[in-house]
Amino acid sequence: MAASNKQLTSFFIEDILSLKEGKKEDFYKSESDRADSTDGRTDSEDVSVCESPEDRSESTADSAGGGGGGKKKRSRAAFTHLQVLELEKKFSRQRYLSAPERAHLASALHLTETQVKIWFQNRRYKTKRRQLTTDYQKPDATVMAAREEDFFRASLLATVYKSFPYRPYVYDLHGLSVWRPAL
DNA sequence: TCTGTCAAGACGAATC
DNA sequence: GATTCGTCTTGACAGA
Repeated sequence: MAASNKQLTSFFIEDILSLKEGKKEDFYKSESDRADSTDGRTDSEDVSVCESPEDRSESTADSAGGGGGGKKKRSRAAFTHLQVLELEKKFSRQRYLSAPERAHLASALHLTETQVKIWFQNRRYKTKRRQLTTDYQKPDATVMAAREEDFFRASLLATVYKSFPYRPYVYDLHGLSVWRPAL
């Protein structure tokens, strides 16, 4: 990765998810100025061009793979804000992607399907970890009760989930905190 | 230098 | 056997 090419600005997921249309256009505008990519579209399903992280991590990857022998140096792609934005938007509605959805998203974002898959995997784990740590940080009665209820719900969900093993895309978040079948 | 973040690697489990 | 999952670890990177 060519670190010198990275021009990062701080942002929060909440900011991304609560972007108003106007703000969003500004965001895309600045993003496109930077990455020379998008044209201010707003439909989240119509994901379009993004700068490929490979472009930015290529130097590292090249130096890694190109070298003679030895242990291959791992490259770490840094996704653009726009790519993260689209991934987060998708994740906020769907925690799991079907293969066609993943392929579509990957091509739209100029990422590999593996990268999209791994991103969702890491994202789910990250969410779970943060949930666990926040739960442990405030172990009061309500939280304990909530935990019991969560456990009960999880048991129910597990039962249902076993009916659809490895077909997670049948579940849709619908913008709620409750999982329900999308079919 | 230390620490946190995050993409990717590794591993085992489950399914078809 | 291929694929995807969850979980944990590793390695690169940035900021304090």
